[in-house]
Amino acid sequence: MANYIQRPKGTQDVVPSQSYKWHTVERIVAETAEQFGFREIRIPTFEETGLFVRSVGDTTDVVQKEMYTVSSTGDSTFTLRPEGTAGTIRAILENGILNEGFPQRAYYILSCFRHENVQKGRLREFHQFGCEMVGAADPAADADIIALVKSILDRVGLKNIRLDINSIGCPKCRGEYHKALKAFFEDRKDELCETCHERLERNPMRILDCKVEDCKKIAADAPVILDYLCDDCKSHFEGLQENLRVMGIDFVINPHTVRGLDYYTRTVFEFVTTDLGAQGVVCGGGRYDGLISSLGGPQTPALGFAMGLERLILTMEKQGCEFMEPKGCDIYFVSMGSNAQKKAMELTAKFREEGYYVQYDIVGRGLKPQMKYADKIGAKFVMVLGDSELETGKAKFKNMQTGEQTEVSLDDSILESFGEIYYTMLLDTDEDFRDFVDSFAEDDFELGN
RNA sequence: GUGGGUAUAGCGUAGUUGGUUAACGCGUCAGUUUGUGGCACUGAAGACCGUCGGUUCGAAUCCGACUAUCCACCCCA
Repeated sequence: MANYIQRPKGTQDVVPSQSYKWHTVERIVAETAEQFGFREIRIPTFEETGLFVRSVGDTTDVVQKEMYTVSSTGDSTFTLRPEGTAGTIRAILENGILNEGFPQRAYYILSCFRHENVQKGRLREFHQFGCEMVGAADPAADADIIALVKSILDRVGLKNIRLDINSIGCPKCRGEYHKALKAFFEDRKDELCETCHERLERNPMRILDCKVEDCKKIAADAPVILDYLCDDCKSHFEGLQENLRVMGIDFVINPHTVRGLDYYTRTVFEFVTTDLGAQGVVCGGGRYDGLISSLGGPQTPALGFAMGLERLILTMEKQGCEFMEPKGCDIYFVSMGSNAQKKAMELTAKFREEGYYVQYDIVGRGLKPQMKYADKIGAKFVMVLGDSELETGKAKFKNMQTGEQTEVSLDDSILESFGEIYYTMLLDTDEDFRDFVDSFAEDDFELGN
């Protein structure tokens, strides 16, 4: 262990025995998005640095101190994407997708890179699932996006999740609010913590999010954005709440929910769990009506969200959610001697072609160790091949759960013989399969005897 | 960037006020007489005790620095 090169700080290995957890969430997330009309988009891992500066915002921490920027030959510098929205919108513009009609929906599963201090649930390379919807201004779109997230969280089985929503207005009403907010905190500047002094200059809304007790107390009396919303923004926000109620989605209006990226307007929301300490935001998103035009496109309303996949999986593990187990081994061919091993290879190829999951000995173990190995990998059936089997042309499939052995001929009929054995085993042990078969039977569907 | 905790085989741990061959469980591999797994028993492999330096006759144990990790701040997913 001593002299190995270690993985870079803030990165993670997903080892073979654990990857099924990722497959589970990736599958659920993608299928649900597709059900809601989204299609996957794939974009580059790095973009021109300017893209993130213009979209995410040059005053944000993400851009100011967390970007992995590399210079290339020539003048341009590139940056490893710190999030997925900027690249996605860039790609939508560049490929003329806006001309294909509204609304456009895209989802992605990708890795993002931010150079920040590492904690559990906060890595330097992390993975996001995200959705972007372009060309829909109505609050129904906001509700639909939130419904999508809700549906995903339900499907993976998460509990104790709270939905916070808020509106941070449009540039017009936010300007008014900023002024009022600044004036309010300016009067109480001495009582605020140091970081809040900086926030007062850069982004006063973030003071509302401060965890220091004194600041919290002061912030409790601060003006609330919702009182400053212009009529359009107000009715948009009310429309969203109405829609959420119609869809039966519980929410909390949290005026302190503020997003840290500059491009957000109007609706912002977060799905929060209490099971991850300070990294409880499993999903965050909102509307960004100004982003497309600021990237040089036509004024187009848009919205989206991003979900932190390692946070999602961590929470699922903590809550004991179920993951889809990978399919194990159907048959293991035990072989003794090189002739038997050749037979095992031959049979393995035949059964694999048929779709079965098959393994045989490739490390030259003895009979007993091979049996142990077959047991360890959860093989459903084992067939022992040795000299006597090769001579008689007959061998036995052993059901590893019941110990039952069935003799079959080692000729072309073997696939069919095994098919029957396998089918019988499924009927005996797999309740889902049985229900599945029964459902056909009820429909007067003829079963093969 | 700031503050605090931790660092012993693949994993989880023990290691008494510094004293010789660093212990245990799980896991891995093999065996328990001749061709059948799970249980049990036996054995083996596997650790320069995170790294470097210091104190000492002697350091896993004390001190310092570094690195990694965890927690909190910050920020975000």
